[in-house]
Amino acid sequence: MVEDRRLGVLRAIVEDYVQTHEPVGSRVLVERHNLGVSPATIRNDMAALEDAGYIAQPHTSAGRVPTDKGYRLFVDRLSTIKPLSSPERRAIQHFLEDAVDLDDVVDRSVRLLAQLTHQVAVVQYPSLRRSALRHLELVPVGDSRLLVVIITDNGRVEQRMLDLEDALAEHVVPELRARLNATVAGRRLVDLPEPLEQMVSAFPVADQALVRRVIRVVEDTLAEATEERIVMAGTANLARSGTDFTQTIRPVLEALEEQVVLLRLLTEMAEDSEGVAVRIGRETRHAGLAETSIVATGYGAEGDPVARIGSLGPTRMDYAGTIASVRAVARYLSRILAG
Amino acid sequence: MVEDRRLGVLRAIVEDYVQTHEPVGSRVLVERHNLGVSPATIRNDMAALEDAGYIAQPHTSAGRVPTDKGYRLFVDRLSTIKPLSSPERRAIQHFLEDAVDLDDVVDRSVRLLAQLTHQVAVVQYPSLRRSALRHLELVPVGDSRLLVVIITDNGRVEQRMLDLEDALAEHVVPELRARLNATVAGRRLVDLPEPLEQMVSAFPVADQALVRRVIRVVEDTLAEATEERIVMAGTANLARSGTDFTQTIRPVLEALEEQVVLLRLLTEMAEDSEGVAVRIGRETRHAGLAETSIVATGYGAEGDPVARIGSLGPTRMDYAGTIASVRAVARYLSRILAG
DNA sequence: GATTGGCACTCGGAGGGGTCGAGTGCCACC
DNA sequence: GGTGGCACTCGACCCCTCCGAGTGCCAATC
Repeated sequence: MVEDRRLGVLRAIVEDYVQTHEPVGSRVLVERHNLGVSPATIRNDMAALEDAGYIAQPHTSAGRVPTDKGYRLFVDRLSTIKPLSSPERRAIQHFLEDAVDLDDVVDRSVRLLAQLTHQVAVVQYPSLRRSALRHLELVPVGDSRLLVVIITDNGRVEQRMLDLEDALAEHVVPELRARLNATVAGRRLVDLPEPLEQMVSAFPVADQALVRRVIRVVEDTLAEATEERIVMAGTANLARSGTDFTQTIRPVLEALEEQVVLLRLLTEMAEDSEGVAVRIGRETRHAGLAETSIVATGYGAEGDPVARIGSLGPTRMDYAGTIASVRAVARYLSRILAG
Repeated sequence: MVEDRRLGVLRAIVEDYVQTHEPVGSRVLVERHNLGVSPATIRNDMAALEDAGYIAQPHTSAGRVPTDKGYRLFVDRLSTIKPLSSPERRAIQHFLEDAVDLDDVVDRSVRLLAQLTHQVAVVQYPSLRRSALRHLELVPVGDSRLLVVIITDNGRVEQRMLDLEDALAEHVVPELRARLNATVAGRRLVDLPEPLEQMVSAFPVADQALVRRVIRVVEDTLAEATEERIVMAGTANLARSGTDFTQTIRPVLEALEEQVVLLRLLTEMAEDSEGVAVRIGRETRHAGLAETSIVATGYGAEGDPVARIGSLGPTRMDYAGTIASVRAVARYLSRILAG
């Protein structure tokens, strides 16, 4: 009973603080949420919550503010999911359906999510590691350069220019293209090196140097493209009015420019049973993000996501709303990609 | 004589203000720059400069601050170019030479420029409008989809997936590919529509619908890709310590997210005889950028740039240094692209 | 005519002090 | 366990004063 009420108090504190951005005191708490007890009781509860580390006082005569631990409990056990309205859902769907290619889908998704959450949205490009090759294209350029275009089954396209020392023998390219594609098509990236290696010996010795170089480039490109890219939108939302978050902006922007940091975070984040991962404040394990939380989830095939999408904002964010938005966008994004 | 000294005073004010970020008074001015006259004289000069609109007082009992007009005069006539040191030049060159493809070159350039200027760097992708088509590739995907890959002569690659209503007839693709390439290769984008249109009739009537669809996609893609992309780095530099620029951050970030605005700006900016374009404060004609200046220049072929690169920061930026950095990076970038 | 020293004046910013009120913790009581 | 009462704390705010940087102007000087 008492325990239940205390959790209710914590929930109320989080909700109020998220809304007002000001430490919340015992009186306004009983006024706004009809808790059925007096402020004094709430004060006792608050003292207990503070002892347990869920809330804290910025200074002696101020109200309470949730700690990271408090938000964590709130997210894990206290918040209820806010489903999006069906007009919202339809808007999302239509907006994403108009996309013309992978780049456009990703771009639209990230903008959309930024707009829905009023925060910074990040989308990781579909991973090449998981995907298979669909097609390799070789395009001679001038007489001593070769453009290698690599197309994967989820629509990503990578290209690389190859400078050759010698002029290109006419006959090699078509054959190389044919053999490469025969070897490569439909195979997963991880399975490539061996078959490619075996392929070399099928060529006349004179051409093997060239073949090796092309293979090398393909492998390099794939290795490099596997280092994922991230797209981001809504950074202007960091500088929202009426927050001291403005002070914290610099380190956050820096962290955002360090795509490596973000990638690590997105990759590490374990999803809960609902398929959504949340890191709160210092849980991000990154100094610049000490007052920042991230909500992320995978997208792509159900149960086997190709990459992640997420939203990033102050720890005092609207977790329920953000989680709902992230999930919704991820779901529609997955649907589009599968379609 | 007097006029010369006044310009000297303006230069000194700009330089001091850029360095200290504080309104500069008559006394410190004579102390720091040995002007050989007394503060009273400087005060007279300042009054004259203020009447002419080159400087202003934030409030009655404060020193002077350059106006946009003052910076403009400074940039046009008073500042001397600061050449980069040769280690710096070598570092730039090496850093850019390690790039593996167009994306990487652009990415490295923009990061580099952000680091050199400690400001926000922007790079516009090489324009498709100016470029010619090198190759068109059609890749059947499954039995009712077609991936169209478009490669331009400056190494850009665009792709688009095409959903077909009917299953794809085997024979069409190779022929279509061959004809398309024969029609298209080496032609400038602007010259495409007519030849493509004429090409259709060369196909059997049964295939013409498909051919038209493919052509349509190619044209759409090019039209869309011609809407240039912009890459940006160093946004964290907006939140530098010790500036009230922090207040102005929001609108700037918003302007930066509106790529359209930036593109218009970059495109509009006229270059001076040195090949560098500078927009100062309100000259940007954008509310959010009222206290922001942009230094930009073209890159690519000498005299016929394919796109632009620039650096953006507070009006009180180090113009000489920024201009030098922008030019240097643009020059090496051009060299790499030509190479 | 340009320059200069002198001087009165302005005004923002820092610092000190006082008030206010939100919020707390604790205690006696129900 | 819950409640009302009460003393206490302390930041936010306002007001005031003081200080000094910086100015504009003027009469004197080069």
